[in-house]
Amino acid sequence: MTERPLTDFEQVLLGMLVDEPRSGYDLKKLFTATPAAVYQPSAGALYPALRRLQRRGLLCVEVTVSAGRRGRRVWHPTEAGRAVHLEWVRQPVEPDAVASDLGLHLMRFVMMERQVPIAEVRRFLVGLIEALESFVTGMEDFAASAGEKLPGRHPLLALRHGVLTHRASLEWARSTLAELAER
Amino acid sequence: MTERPLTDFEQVLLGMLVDEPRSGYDLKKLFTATPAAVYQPSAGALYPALRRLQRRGLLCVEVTVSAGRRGRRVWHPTEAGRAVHLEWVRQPVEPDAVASDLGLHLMRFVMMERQVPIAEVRRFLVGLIEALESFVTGMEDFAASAGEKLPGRHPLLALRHGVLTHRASLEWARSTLAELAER
DNA sequence: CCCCCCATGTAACATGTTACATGATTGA
DNA sequence: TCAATCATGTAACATGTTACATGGGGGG
Repeated sequence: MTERPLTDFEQVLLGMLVDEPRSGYDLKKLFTATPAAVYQPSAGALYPALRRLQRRGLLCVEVTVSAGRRGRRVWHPTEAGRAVHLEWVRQPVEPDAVASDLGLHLMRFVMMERQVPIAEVRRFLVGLIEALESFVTGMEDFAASAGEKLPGRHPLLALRHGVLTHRASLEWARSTLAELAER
Repeated sequence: MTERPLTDFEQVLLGMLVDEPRSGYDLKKLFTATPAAVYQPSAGALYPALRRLQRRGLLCVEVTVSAGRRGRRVWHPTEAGRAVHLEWVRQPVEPDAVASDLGLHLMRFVMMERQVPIAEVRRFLVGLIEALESFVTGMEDFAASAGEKLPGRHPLLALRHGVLTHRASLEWARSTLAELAER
């Protein structure tokens, strides 16, 4: 049984700790504070995940005992942890899974800023643009061909929603690439 | 221990069967065939979920034994199943969870077409519009106030992505409401 | 002959959710 | 004194994933 790959959640946690060492409680607050906080990990998900990362040798703990207070456990990435995180951040965009991975890609984009050279960020955006283009044209083709055969009008309207939002993502990626190229 | 509410997945399955009775295999293919098929349920998720719905009295099976073939099990909704589904479809939009529930809302919108009068569909869209408006302005306020204090430029750029895509959802909801009002 | 499609399902395993538990400090 | 916040964690339970099992029929 070879080591299974890290969960998305584990990768995100690891990334947040590479960015800056924090306690479990800090991480929880960060999730809460983030606008559009789509995911709110429970204690029962967070603490075990940190232990798993520790068992793999990707994190280590610094126990801070300050006066009276219950000890804070501040988690730091190890060298191996940094390496695993860097590899994750650098993964190319999988065209077939762009739609479901969009949220993750955005997180990776944020974490890239400090981890990889700007030329590679641009390459990432190019990959994202290409993937979104083919996804969107695929949806439009489907709408054009199968659209009329769908029962009722709502299915086609819902499809339109997908096209519009992914077009918006695409426009974002294009303008972001332009902005990053300008400097 | 009172009956726990149905999972989103269970609700979607139930809805697909209210729309039309199908076998587990049919359901699986439907998920695969749908463009933007973000979710691909495994057999290990699908078949047990159908059994759970059966145990609750929301589904019943029709065993079709056609020549030679392995018997198909076609699932039908019961009266209770239809009622539970209708209640789900009719639920108002929860403004605080509008971002994470968007996909579900779209599914509900599609299923509404045959289940509820058009006046109620319009009310649903109005609720969705209001929720998205406040969500988007909330994000914009956050970007305006906290935006400058964020470390680096990528976090603000990512925030912009959220604003753009949710604005696109909002525009979709508005134009869809207009289209439904025109008749 | 082999492989893929139809069509169902189970078993092992990991994970997430909810709810609870602990215990100190700060503010009303 | 009561409640909330800090800060960690566990236990029961349900669910999902992966991989495997079964077995007939049709096409290359």
